[in-house]
Amino acid sequence: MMQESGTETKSNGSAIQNGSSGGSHLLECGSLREGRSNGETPAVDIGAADLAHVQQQQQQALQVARQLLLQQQQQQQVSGLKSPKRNDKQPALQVPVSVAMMTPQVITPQQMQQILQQQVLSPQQLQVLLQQQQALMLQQQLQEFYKKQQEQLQLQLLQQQHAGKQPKEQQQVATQQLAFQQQLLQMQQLQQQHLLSLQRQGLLTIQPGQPALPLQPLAQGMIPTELQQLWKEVTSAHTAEETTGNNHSSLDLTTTCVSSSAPSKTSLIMNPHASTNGQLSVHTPKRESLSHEEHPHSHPLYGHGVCKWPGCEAVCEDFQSFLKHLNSEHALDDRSTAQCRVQMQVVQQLELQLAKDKERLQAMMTHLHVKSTEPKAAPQPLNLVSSVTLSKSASEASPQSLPHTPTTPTAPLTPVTQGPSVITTTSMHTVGPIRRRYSDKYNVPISSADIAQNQEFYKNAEVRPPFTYASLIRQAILESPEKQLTLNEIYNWFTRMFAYFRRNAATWKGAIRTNLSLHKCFIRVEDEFGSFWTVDDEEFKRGRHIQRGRPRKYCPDENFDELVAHNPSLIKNMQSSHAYCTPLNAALQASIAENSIPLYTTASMGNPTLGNLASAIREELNGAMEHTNSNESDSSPGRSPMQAVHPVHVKEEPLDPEEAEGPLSLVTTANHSPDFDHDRDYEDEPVNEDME
DNA sequence: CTGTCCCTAAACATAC
DNA sequence: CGTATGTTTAGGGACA
Repeated sequence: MMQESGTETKSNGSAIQNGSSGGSHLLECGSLREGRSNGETPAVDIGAADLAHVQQQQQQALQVARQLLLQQQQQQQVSGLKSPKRNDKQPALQVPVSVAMMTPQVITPQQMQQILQQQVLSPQQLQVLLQQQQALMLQQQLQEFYKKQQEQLQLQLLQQQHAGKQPKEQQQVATQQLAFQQQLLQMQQLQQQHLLSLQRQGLLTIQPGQPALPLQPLAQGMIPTELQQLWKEVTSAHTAEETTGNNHSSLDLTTTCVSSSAPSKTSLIMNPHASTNGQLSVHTPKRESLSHEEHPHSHPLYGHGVCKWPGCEAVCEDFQSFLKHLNSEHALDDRSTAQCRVQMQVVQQLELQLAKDKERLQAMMTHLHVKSTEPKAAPQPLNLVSSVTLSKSASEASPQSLPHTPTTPTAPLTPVTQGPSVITTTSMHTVGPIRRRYSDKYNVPISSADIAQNQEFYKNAEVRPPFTYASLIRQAILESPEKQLTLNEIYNWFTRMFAYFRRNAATWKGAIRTNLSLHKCFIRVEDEFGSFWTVDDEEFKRGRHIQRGRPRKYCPDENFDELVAHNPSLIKNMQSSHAYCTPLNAALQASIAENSIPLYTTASMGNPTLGNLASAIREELNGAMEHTNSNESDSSPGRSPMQAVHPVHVKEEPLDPEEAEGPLSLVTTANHSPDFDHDRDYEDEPVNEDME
């Protein structure tokens, strides 16, 4: 393979320019910052404005609903009416999203741009949330109506029973009930859709489909090129719209991008049509119904052959049977309504959460703006972790995510600088947002997807990647064709992939070495050409470190005595598996599974080649060592079998934790013997650290 | 307050 | 001897 090492090592020299700042973080001295004059947190404005609109629409929708109810009553009197069709209902129930996305004031392209870049939630997400809100309110009101209606019906029923014309009237009543039932059903569907979308995009934010590949179906965000394209369109259309006072440009943008970015599989109800005609679709509810008619077999309560009614999960082979099931099992009864209520509460909770997060977002943005921390020239990384732990990242002063992986950070921003920007355009590249050292906790569990996703961003923006060294090293290794890298190649990867490391050569190399040594997952392999590093992904997931407290190879004798004496206490330092990466991985995988979204990068993650390699090596060692060690714990021979088996040296980790106990650390001292040059044969594996 | 996790720095070892 | 690489420890900050 190619060795770039020679050239790269020289590049250190260039980094020296910054080296003087010692231990302090270079990021903190971000000298050039921009305060953009027009960055007035537009994203939040939307929310407020939308609420007003939503309310309006609600009322309108309410009226429609009323009319419907009246109609039904009339029809009921005329004849026993069949179950009301969806198309009749849906218009009333689903208010066009586009309306919700409209803001009362004209949004300049710049603002829009900012919205797009600063939003933690993608435009789609916002829309979804808004929709959800609408649906919720509608639902509540409709339910009230329904209640009243039911009471009336019962009254009627009673009267009619007394009057003695039961059969017919009952039938009619039943029909009416059915109508309502359908109506409720619609609402629930709507709600389910919102919930789904919300969970998928808003809360989970795992975005497994997000890798910078176009194949992801989620309308999660925009591909930069699309964004630019849209941006152009919008800006060109802007003037015209301004004159007409038409402020739906932003909504057009978002909706367009939905339709343009591959047929969305999600149940987003945003109407893709609105973008094309550009009309104010305030009162064009028919559109929504299309979404159902276009996909007659897609039903928010139906997926993967399973009824998705909360707590149901009944298997329905086809759509028809599902519908049957729906009508029979989830008919309008106490149970269903109760479940519906529960669901409503869930939604309300989510809403609450949303409100809080919105608040936070606003605070963040305000904060950043005040501090003149530029909203960033380069696009913000879409950090999965930060999305998940949004609340926390908030305090970290930045990771607002951009909908999608950026490719050309500066390009879409150029227009922005035309505005009354305080800072010159040229400074954009060097913008270093004030960022304190990132907090580690929520940065840890990254996936390859995360890194890959934001590759372009970190390549260009001198921002410290919010990933641990271990994660990055792993990524570097996994990305390599052979799944193995020399130390120098790892260095190179860091400098290649992260602008930050290009400039801040001071400490990270040492950190890399430390991490390589420290983490169990990194396996050093030696061959005749030198040594390289591989990663054991399983071990990585376990996140374990090599035992601390292990006597150093060169530890003085007195230390050794102490070590022997305090052996148990030494073990205490063992970093027992904190599985810090598992929760998120689990979530990620769950999300992937649920959405059946191909995750491009995971392919490389679970790379069998490497895993096999590493584990094969380990297994071999394991077997070999097990024999030697369990029998004769100390003394040199422990190593010979391995060499017999393989011509490589491997960082022999405590291959089998079960066996070796504390006292084995005695072996360590054997390292002083000339027999050992590199290898560590000690097996002072702690007690049951593995068990978790 | 404590434990955990990660980062950073440093000491030390070894090979070239 | 200097440098690259590797190992280990100590201590600090952030967080739960």
